Amino acid sequence: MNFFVDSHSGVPIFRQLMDQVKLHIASGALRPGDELPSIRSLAAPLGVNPMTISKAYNLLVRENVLERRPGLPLVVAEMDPGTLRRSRRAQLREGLKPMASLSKQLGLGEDEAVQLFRELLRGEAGSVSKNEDES
Amino acid sequence: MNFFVDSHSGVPIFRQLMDQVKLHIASGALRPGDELPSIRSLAAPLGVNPMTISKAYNLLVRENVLERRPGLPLVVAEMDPGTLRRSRRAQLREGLKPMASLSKQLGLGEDEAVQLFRELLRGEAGSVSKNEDES
DNA sequence: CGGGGTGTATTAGTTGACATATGCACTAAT
DNA sequence: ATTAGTGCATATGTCAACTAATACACCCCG
Repeated sequence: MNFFVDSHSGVPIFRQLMDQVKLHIASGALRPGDELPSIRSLAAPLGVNPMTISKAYNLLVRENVLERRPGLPLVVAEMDPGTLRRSRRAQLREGLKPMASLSKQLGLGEDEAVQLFRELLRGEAGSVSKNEDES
Repeated sequence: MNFFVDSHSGVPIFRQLMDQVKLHIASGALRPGDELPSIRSLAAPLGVNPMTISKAYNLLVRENVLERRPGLPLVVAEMDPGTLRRSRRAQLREGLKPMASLSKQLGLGEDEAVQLFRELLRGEAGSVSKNEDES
């Protein structure tokens, strides 16, 4: 149940936190009904403002990942596995959509694009190292 | 050889222009050696500042898409098809990389993710309508 | 050489995202 | 009722990205 934050990573703190909460849920470290660390107890050791934690939590509530109960700690929302899975797929789809149009625009064949994606999914170590352009 | 710009799309103007130039090259409307519309002749009808056009052109020069000749119009750079193709692939790769890590984080299987991507590449965009969350 | 064409370096202004500071409403236990 | 624990609404500060305005260096043509 550890949380980390890197202020110099370029990724907004609130987003780092959102991702980590989601990961802890995905990994089973946080299960539906579990209470989350309180905003202040999390903010103090991380050295960030409580409102930043609150923002992250709040966005997760909007995504139906967390549930709010006034005056009480936030808890992981109940989700049946089907809904959860569908939600995950939808999220990935949204991110993949612009890549699909880009691929078409670039004139790359479907198989080539898919093959590229599959490589990346396999732990994209270092098969390609000839990138000289594309800042 | 038409260019247009939408100031309210959220996408920076200079990026919209970069994409359109790349598309015109990909589609064959612009071929290596062709001169591009002058910055001012493009800026006037679009109603944007010439410097914005210049910024877009300049970034394309850094990507080796255009070539600069002081005092003269910019031209489409010469590129052998192999280099062009590699560049396109690299560009797609960069966009696909975060999607691959996302997919892993979400616990989706490789085949499932690939299948999803393939569907998107096939055009069919709107068959799923059960997206309740994910802002 | 002078005029009108190219692109560009430098500078400044505007906007929005991000993080913060303060104070409040709520709940539970004493 | 008091106290200490939740999370949250509002306003403020900060900083980087984007766009724009100005002035300049260069090239061609007459």
